[in-house]
Amino acid sequence: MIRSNPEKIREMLIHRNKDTAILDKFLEADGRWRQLTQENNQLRKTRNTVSQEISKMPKGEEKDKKIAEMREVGDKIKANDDEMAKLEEIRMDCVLNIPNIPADDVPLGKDDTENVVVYEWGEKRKFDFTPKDHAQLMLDLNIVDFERAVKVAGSGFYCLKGDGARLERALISFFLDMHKKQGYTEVFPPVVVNTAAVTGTGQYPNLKDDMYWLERDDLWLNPTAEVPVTNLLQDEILTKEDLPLKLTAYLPSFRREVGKHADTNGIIRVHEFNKVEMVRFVEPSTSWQALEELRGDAEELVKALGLPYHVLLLCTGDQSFSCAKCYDIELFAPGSNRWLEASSCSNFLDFQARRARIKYRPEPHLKSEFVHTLNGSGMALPRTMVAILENYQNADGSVTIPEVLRPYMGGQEKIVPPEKKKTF
RNA sequence: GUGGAGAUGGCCCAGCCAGGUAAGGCGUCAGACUGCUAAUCUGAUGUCGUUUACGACUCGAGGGUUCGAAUCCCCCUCUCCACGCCA
Repeated sequence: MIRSNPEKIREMLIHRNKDTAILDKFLEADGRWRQLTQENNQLRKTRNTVSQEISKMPKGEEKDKKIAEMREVGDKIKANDDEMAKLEEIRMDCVLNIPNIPADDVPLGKDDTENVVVYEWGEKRKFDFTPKDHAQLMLDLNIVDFERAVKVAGSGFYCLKGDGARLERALISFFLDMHKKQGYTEVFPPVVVNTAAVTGTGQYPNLKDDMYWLERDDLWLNPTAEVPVTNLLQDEILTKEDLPLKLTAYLPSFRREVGKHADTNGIIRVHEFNKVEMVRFVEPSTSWQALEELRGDAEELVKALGLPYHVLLLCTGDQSFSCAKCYDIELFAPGSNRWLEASSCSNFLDFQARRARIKYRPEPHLKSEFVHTLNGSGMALPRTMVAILENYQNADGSVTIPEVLRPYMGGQEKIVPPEKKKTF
């Protein structure tokens, strides 16, 4: 891919504000590598044939001479192999740091100010009282505890309690049930993943500083369920009948969020949050349609919750490393008068499939091909909760529970503030 | 964690002791034949490269010995069994 169309990659790197030197470095290493591969193939051919001859030769000068010759050939092969190993290292280092190519219909742009709103839904609510922001609401409702979470884990972590914890659980169940109706199979994968997995989906190496690493065991805390779920299929060759394969998972996600200063108030940006994720493995020809479906699946959830939102098509400069095209769903939070990113739906084409070696066979006996992978959040919990609380708040300080969630909360219709201050 | 046994093509399994072209079976596909969706026979059925004909690679991963390694040596990973620990 890089080899066959280097100019396209160069163009892409420029659009993503990346240095193109990495490409030239790759091409140089790759060229030499291929040259050595050819050379070694020839040498091995010689060695294979001559070794066979040697086995049939009688003992004597002639045989000793051949053996000596082959010893030299062997040394040469080994020398080439050593050089190739070094080249391979350079090559992989380059490849792993070259991002995916944005799709043709992705708008050019340098940062998030140039994303394009492609869809809007719902009315921004008009209040006849001054709406609170979520942090204030949660404290007043006694459904969150920041200080005690800090005691246990440190800043950037929080503890839900009472109806807050129940609302969280209700949302998770609601999302998973909706995804089941949408045809996804629920999985509950490990929360801890290895380096091969984070490499397979493209978080490693470029996002490694934003992930928690367990040094002693060389494992990572799940940064997004996309990682364990997609990598479940690592190194597999699927059949055509397996596709499209649609999986969903609820899983905690962990982000170190180093160097990010905004949003220290409340639960907008935290180190650990719950998320329900959708992952699709599809035939390449269907992946663009699958992206629209995936986005629709996520939107269906927000509509059911009655939350005003809009959909952004991310521009080239704001896209993540691995994706070819990405929609963000942002929920409107009236208490703080801002949009909150609560879902990202991306098509990775074969970018992840190549790294994780996920293939399928279009027909029995045909050559296997890489699948296309996609994923989308449906949804990230904290920001969904923020939107619910701020949109559904009432003048008396209570919050109405969206109807679709009530069955998950024993029919409860409202979360009301405690009459007096309570310890817990 | 300790001891033992293992890992071979889509699946099963031989070869390893004693180094010299990875055997056989199942499944799948194609063809042949037969009066039908069966049987039988023949062929195909790992990856990569390129000049489409060949070549290279491939026996859990990586090293080593050797003219030559599935086979010998080192090291690592994973699986199974037993014991230990444990929600």
